[in-house]
Amino acid sequence: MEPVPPSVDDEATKLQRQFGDRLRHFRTAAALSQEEIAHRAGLDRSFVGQVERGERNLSLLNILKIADALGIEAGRLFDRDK
Amino acid sequence: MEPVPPSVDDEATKLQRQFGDRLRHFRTAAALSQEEIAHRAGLDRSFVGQVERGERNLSLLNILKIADALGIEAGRLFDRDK
DNA sequence: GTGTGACTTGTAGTCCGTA
DNA sequence: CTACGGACTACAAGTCACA
Repeated sequence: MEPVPPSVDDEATKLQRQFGDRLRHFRTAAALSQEEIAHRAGLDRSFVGQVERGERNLSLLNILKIADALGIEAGRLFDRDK
Repeated sequence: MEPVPPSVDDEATKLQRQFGDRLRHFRTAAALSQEEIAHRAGLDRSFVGQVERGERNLSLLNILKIADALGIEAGRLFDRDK
């Protein structure tokens, strides 16, 4: 039987989820709420939540804002091992 | 005289330019053309050029595609020291 | 404090051309 | 090969109400 190849769309959301997972990892490690991060980054609370859940393909500038809010290097949000 | 505070927009494009500079650094180091990167990443040739020049606020998925095309970890595009 | 869906507006990203 | 522009379409940004 053919193992169904994952669609590009699934691949895309998978990558977004990976990013969201790392964000959540660093946020909870810093003991901060989504609201707090959103406020520090100047973003909407629900937007941050959506990013964490991998529902958003956010842009470079917002990645940098969020990294700032977390107090970490942006590159760390791309580390394979948290 | 008031030293004119840099507008948020200038700050934004400054960050985009930093990213573009790193992209160009890695691309030339790999001896690849913008066209080649664009092709590998499945993006438009002119779009890659615009990103390198800091004219575009590209999204997470395209950052990952470009890092892939360069054969590097996405996080390296955020390193302070190239 | 978070998840979710829906919605409008701005811009990301494409495609075509010129130099 | 790269910069730059115009015109377009797809989709991210940003916000909200409600669970």
